[in-house]
Parts: sequence; structure tokens; C-alpha cells
Amino acid sequence: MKTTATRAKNHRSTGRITLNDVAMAAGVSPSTVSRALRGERAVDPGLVARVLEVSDKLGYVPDPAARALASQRSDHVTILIPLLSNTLFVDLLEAAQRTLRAAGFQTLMGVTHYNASEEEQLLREQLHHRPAGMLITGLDHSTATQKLMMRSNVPCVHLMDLPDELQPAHAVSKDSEETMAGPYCVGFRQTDAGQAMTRHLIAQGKKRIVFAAAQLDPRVMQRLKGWRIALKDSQLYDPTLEWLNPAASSLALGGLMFEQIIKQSPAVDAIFFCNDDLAQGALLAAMRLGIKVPAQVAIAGFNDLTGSDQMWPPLTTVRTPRAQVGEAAARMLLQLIQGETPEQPQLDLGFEIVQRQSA
Amino acid sequence: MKTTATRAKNHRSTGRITLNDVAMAAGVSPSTVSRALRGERAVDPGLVARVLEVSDKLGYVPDPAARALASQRSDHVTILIPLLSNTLFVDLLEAAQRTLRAAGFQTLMGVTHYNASEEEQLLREQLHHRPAGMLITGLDHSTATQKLMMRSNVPCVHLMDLPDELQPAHAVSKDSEETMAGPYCVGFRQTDAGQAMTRHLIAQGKKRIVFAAAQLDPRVMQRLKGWRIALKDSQLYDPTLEWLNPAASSLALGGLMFEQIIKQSPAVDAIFFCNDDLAQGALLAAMRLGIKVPAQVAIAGFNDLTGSDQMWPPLTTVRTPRAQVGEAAARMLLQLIQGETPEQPQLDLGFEIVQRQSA
DNA sequence: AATTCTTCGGATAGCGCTATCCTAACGAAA
DNA sequence: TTTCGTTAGGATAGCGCTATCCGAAGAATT
Repeated sequence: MKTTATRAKNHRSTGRITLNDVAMAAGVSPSTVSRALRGERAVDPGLVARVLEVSDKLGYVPDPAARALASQRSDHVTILIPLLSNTLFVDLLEAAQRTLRAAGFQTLMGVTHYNASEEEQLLREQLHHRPAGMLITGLDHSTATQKLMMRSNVPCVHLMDLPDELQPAHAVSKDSEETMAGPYCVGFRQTDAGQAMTRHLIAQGKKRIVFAAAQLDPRVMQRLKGWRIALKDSQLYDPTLEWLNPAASSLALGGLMFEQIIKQSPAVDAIFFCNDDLAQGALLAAMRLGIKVPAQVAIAGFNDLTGSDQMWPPLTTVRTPRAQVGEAAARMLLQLIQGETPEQPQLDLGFEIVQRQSA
Repeated sequence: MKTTATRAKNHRSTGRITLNDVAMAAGVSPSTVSRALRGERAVDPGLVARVLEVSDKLGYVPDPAARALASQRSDHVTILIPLLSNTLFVDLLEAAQRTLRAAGFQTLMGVTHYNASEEEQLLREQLHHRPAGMLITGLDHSTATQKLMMRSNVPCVHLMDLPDELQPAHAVSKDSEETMAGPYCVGFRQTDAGQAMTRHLIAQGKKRIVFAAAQLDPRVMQRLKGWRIALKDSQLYDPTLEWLNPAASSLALGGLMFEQIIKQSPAVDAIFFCNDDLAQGALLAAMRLGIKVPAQVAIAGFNDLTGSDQMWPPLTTVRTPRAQVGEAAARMLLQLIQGETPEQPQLDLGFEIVQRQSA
């Protein structure tokens, strides 16, 4: 008789249709409904069908909050990106979000502004929500951030970057499981890409190739490294060819840097910008200044952002698989959330030199 | 003695520090801790201080899921935008998110792709999470979507658009409270902006002014309307001056449209593009084709997006207050969430004609 | 002085779900 | 036949918090 009392009560409450209502209507226990809906454990196919039908008819929708409270984890996935003003990250975000949403997860975006303490703060806030997983841009994080990630035990995939070299597993000394497998990440070799574009410029017969960079995040520095390697290999390296500006990347800054470079080093015959927005700005400045590209100076960019193919001359650049990275990383994360182990903890999606007319 | 048993139990569980732990350590009831932490009702300042201190020392963090379950609403705010590929919406998103985050809310972004059924679907999904509030781009929604919003009883602010005219309250016949106040919205008058730019072009002595648009969302159509009004007022209207392309807006499309327009209507002396990306594309195309701007044909854009000031010639455009819209809308929403009534349900943030050299 | 009103703290019943434990039934092995 | 496993369903105790109801104490009114 206690059962009857409980049932009578359940039917009221907030007016919401609950899992209990479905259970009653289907003539089974709440446990069975829960299991049938989540496909957990074995449930008689006939029962599953009945539960599904009834819950459909009643218009039942599981309450994420109740689920999160009872199961101790939410359906949120956190994605941390440095900026929203670089379309690179927007593309990444959109691809990841689409993939996660299709799997029933909510994406919570955090913008770190390339700031370690902001990143840590965001991570801390997010972890309070017990996310099911996390996507984080880059492999470089403060030790505090890394500790947070480890201790939280939340599966995590890093974006756009790969460890410099595939280290033998025993080289990593920490104890956590994730550490044993190395960090999960999806991206490409920034250093290789920097090197490839530089070699392309060298192949075009360029001798004095500037590397012009802003923002100077770790990935930019890896491209710089690739550029150095390529130049040194060809005996073309000269430290005065490095133009590094810590300011934020933008079209305007690209134009400014171009002007400075041309003014101070007239002998330069090519400029490799670390990002397309700088290169686009340079192209526009060249137009204003009446400097012929690539005849007088060749210009190359990085990322193949929107508009690079529309510039005059169209920009030679490195196409990076950002949408694919977003999607693949999301898929990898989904695997980790389900307790599976990705066959490849580090996924290299490569890059492509896109030769147009600016270099 | 039952109390003792309960306490002993509470201390275990998942190992997490709970509100109960804080209550015990501070020697007060859970209710008091809850009230002190949320600043709800009146609590003795001394007690509040003690609770704060203790919860700090213990490192207590409220569990959002438990909160959501008990209070029937989460700390999520949903923001629905059409696209991520238009920096306009990205700026909007970032400003709104920053404001909401500062107030302790999580932002959940949804991308509708200008698609009514996708919007409805996203809204439905989001409502299951019982968001504390919602920000939605535009005032145009399917009736199904509108019904969902009404019934959900979740406070909502619309972005970037204002009702055509301030209608007298009694003109709205529905019964809900929100309807009585009219929809809450923050934006500017798109029609006025379209009209203002057109008048500017007329003032420059232009006679055959094309309106070139893509995407054709409701706000674009309002700008078109403004353009028509201005032209008709000056006896310059001609339907063949309307170039409307339903495709997605992009630099490339802008270039294409420019070429077509110039080819088919050589007499045109100005083109008013409905968005800066189109105008930028046109400027680049003009450069390729060797067409002088503004001597041969003037070009104007809309929104003052990134890069418009860097083009050659720099683009004359309409600066729209998107970051301010995002922030103000978020603030208005926060008011609504707290049960306050905004002094101004429709907030007009205006716009500004930015004259550069393209028109 | 007696009464009512207000204020502020405590007790406690859920919120809607999942995880855990338990039990019945059945088949396989002895 | 007996004894185990094994499988599939049920019962129920929380998860950690807030909302509601109560009551005690002081303030205000009569």
C-alpha cells in the first residue's frame, strides 16, 4: 500500500512528466525505464519497445540536472579556445560543437585570451560543473592548470598541436593513466608546416626570407622554429630576418609590419607571416604603397583564412585542417567519455601548401 | 540522536564538500548557509560573515546540478545566433558571454544557420535544460518557436532588431505578461540605417545607387526598405537597381556581384552592399578589374567589420554597435532573471555612418 | 500589559534521476 | 535431483541543494 501512496504523490509535484510517470504507464519499475532509455545493461527488447513507446506518447524528456546529480556527471563538454577574433578558432569551435551536439552533449565555450591565469580560472569554473569532457587548445598550460586537469579525472583532448616528438612511454614519469598514454591530441606539426612553407619560398628562388609574427603563442613559435631550420639548411639564416611582435594579430598590424620591414630591409625578397590576417594586411599595404607582389617581395601566410583567396594577388598560404581537427577531436573525446581507448592518442591531420600568386 | 546519524552520513558520500559540511562547521543550519551564500532573505551579517569564512576555508563549491534540480532552474543562458562565420555575431556573442559570465551564468551558444526549423529544434533542446534566460537574434521566429518561448516562461531578450514601430500596448492582444510589455529587445533601427547610408550617397551626388544584398535575412530586408524610401524620396528609385541574392554572404560573392553589376549596368555610380564582407569583396574585385573607387563607382558597406578600414580605398560603412548590443542585452536579461522590469523594454543603441574613401 | 506583527533561524520534504543491492527465474553442470 | 551460476527486473537510498513551513524572539501597536 505504500506503493500506492508513492504513486499518488509522484503524479503531482511540478507537473513535469517524470521517469516515474513513464514507469507507471508502462507498468514497469523506474529502474527499467532508466535502463531502457540509456541502453544500459540488458533489458528485454519487448520491454524496451514498450518503454520507448510510452515515453514518446507522454512526451517524456529526461531532466539533465537530476541526471547530473544522481550520476555525478553532466552532459556538458567544455571547449577552451584562445580567441574568437581569429576565424581559425571559430571554425574549430563550430566543427567540435556540431559533432558533440549530435552525440547529445552541450558545448560550453571559454575564451582564454592567450592568458594562462584566465585559462586556469575558466577551467576551475568549468570543472565545478563536472563536465563529461574537455577540449583545450594547445599543449602548453600552466602547471596549476595541468594539475587541475589531472585531478579532475575528466577526459581531455588537446587541439591544433602535437607533442614535439613521439616520446617513448617510459619517458613520462607521472602515474596517471592519461599520462601513460601521453596527452590525447589532434592537430598537425606546426614546425613541419613552417618548414614546408619556407622551403617553398626557397624553391621560388627567394634568398632573404623574413619570418614576421605577432601574438607569439607556442604554435607560432613552432612555425618560427621550422622557418629557422629550413633557412639554416640552405645557409640563408640571418637573425635580423626575424620580426617578432607580441601584440595581437590583425590586418592593421600586418600592414604596419610590412611597411616597417620594407623600409628597414629593402633587400628582403619574401615575407612569411605567421597568420593570414597579417599577410592580408600586408597585401593591402603593398597595394597602398604601390609595391609589386610577388615581383618586388613575395608574401606568404598561414591557415588559409577566409578572404585569402580573394586578395590581390591571391595569397599563398598553408591550409590547416581546423574543421577536421574540431570534428576529430570531438570524436576522440566521445570515445574517451565512453571509456574506450582511441587507437591513436596523437592524431596528425597534416597540412597543405596552397600556392596562389603572392609567392 | 537522529541528527547525529544524519551528520555522520553526510560527512561521507562522494567525498565532496557539501553545503551541509559548511553548515556543521559553522554551527548553523543548512538553510542559513544556503541563504547566506545566495544573499536571499535577511540573514544576520555576523552569520553571513561566519558562513562565508567557513565555506571559504573548506573550499566549498555549490553543485550546479543539485541547485538546478532543487530550484527548477539552471545557471545557463542560451544564446541563439544565425552564424558564426559573420564576425558581427561573434562580437555579439563574446560581449554577451563576458557580461553573463561575470554574473555567474554559463552561456550556451546555438547556431541556427538562418533556418527556422533548426532554430526551433535548438530552442527545444535548450529548454529541456531549464535555462535561466535566453538571448535570440532577431524578432522573426516561426509561430512554433514563439509558442515555445511563451510557454517556457523563460525570460528572453531579442538582439539586433527593434519592432518596426512602437505599437501602443493595447494593439497586442495576447495574454502573457511579456506580450503586454512587448518583446524585450536591444538593437537599432535597421531601416533607418539603410536610409541614412543611402541619403549619404545621394548627398555625394550619386544618382544611380544599387542596393546589393545576399543572405536576405529580415534585417537585410529592412535595410533594403530604408534604401527604397530614401531613393523614392529623391525620385531616384528604379527596381532594376535592386540586386538581391539569397546565397550566403561572403567576400567571393561580393566580388562576383560587383562584376555582374558593373557589366550589366555601366551607368551605376554607387553600390550599397548590405554587409561589409560583400563590400570588401567588391573592393578587391574592383582592384583586380582596374575599376576606380569611388571615381567610377562608389562602394558602401554595412556593419564596419574587421578589415574595412584596411581596404584600399578604405570602406565607407555603417558602424553598428554589436558589442554594446551584446552587453546591454545581457544586462537586460539579468534584470529580467532577477524579476526586475527594465525601464526600457526596447533599447535603441543607434548606428553611425563612417565615411572613409570608398564613398 | 496584552496583543499583533515582523524578522530571522531551523527542520525537513522533496526536486528527478541513477546506482546499488536484492530477488526470482531459468538453464547448465554435477 | 540438487547446486550453482547467470540473467533480468524491482526496490530504494541517496546525489546536494532549495523551498516551504514553523516557531521563537523581539518590535510595534493597542
